[in-house]
Amino acid sequence: MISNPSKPTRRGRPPRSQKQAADSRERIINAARTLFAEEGYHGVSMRKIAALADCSPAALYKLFPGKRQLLLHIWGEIFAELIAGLQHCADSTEPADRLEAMCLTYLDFWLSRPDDYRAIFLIEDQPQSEDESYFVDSSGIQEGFQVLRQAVVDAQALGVLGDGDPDEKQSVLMCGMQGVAMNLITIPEYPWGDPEMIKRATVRALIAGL
Amino acid sequence: MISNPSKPTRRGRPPRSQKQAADSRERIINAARTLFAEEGYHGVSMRKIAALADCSPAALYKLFPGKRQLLLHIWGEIFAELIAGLQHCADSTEPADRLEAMCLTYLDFWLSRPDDYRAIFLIEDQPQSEDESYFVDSSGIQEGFQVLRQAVVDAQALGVLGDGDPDEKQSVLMCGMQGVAMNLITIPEYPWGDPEMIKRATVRALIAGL
DNA sequence: GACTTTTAGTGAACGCGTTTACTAAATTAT
DNA sequence: ATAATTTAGTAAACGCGTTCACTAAAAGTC
Repeated sequence: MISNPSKPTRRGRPPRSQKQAADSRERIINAARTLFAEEGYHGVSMRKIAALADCSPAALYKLFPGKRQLLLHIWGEIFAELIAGLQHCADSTEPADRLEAMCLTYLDFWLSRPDDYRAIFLIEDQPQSEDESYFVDSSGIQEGFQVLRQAVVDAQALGVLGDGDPDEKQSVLMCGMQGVAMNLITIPEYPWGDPEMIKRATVRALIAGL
Repeated sequence: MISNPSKPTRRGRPPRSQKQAADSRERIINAARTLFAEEGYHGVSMRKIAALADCSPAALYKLFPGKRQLLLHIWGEIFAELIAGLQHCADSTEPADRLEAMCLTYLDFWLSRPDDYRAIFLIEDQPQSEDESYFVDSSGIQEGFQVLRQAVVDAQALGVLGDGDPDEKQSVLMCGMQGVAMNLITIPEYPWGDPEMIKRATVRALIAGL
């Protein structure tokens, strides 16, 4: 028995249209954005978002699987800023210095926004329901980092970087930078030394050693 | 008016002796350790610890300023294991390979214990009262990492590492390794590539570039 | 003994993220 | 109309970390 797909007669109350659902999602995300901007990460709570969006806390869970998945949309905007900064850097530097400049730009971005860094990286993105995807899968981050990959390829062509898989070199670079940002931001009490020094020394060592 | 220091007559109920307080602390830490071992980080709650230590949740806050400061004692033991592993590595490798071997040992340690890594690094250590010190200040971690610093100095003497401030080079190494551990453990869904590759490539690049 | 001061420890509460049981609404089938 | 079915949305609850107001206990002072 094959039902007619043009009018799948279903019993029961119909679900809200995709547009309606998207509107609700956006209203909630806007509420969250306001709170996030006004009171920082710890000022955002599901109850406050619900109050600002004029619904019950439980209603949020009809549209988002949890607080983190809700806030991911805000963090997506932050990543977009980062990518834009990298793109600008790629467009305004000499090829020979480009990769190093982009790495320093990347680090300066997070070091100048430690609260955003903490909010994004210090809480894990674990999709609890199997139909929800990871942030990195759904946010276009990987596509955005193409600009960094291109800088790696260009650096290889110029002999700044050794030969080998550019993806591998990009991963190593991103790990190294993640470590600098992480240590300087979340363990500032450890005697790492001058942040400017550790930043430059790490980037230079990675580029020289790759 | 100078009071007699040998018998400073103080009104009011005397505080518990240091030994008594230490005993209570240990009883509580043992309860926490049991829960941590049996149910993992998320299985530990102040209420459960209190129930197992046979006191009220609020009583815990008389001896520890918070959950994190309570659990730091358990994490101190984990760090001791790490330091012991590094020491063993330093004692059993050829000087020329020692630094690289120790870095890989460091990384393997955390990569084989992702839950411990998350518990320790993904929650920030912010002393909320000014008389409480940071974990890194009070746990002997910095002293423990002397073994890594010595390996850096030895590597410099052997020409494996360039000249320059060994503390600076140690910081860069630790940042790089932190980034690898962080990315592989907390963002496993990103296409970093083979963990073994990224581990070795990062350590080699850092040592070659320093 | 009565009073004051200091500490130990508790019970109740706050706000949190999240889940559950439920009611109301909107549709088709009879 | 009535019943059945499906969805939207909520009120109440759970366990969490933490705080606060309070009581009980133990000491010195009068």
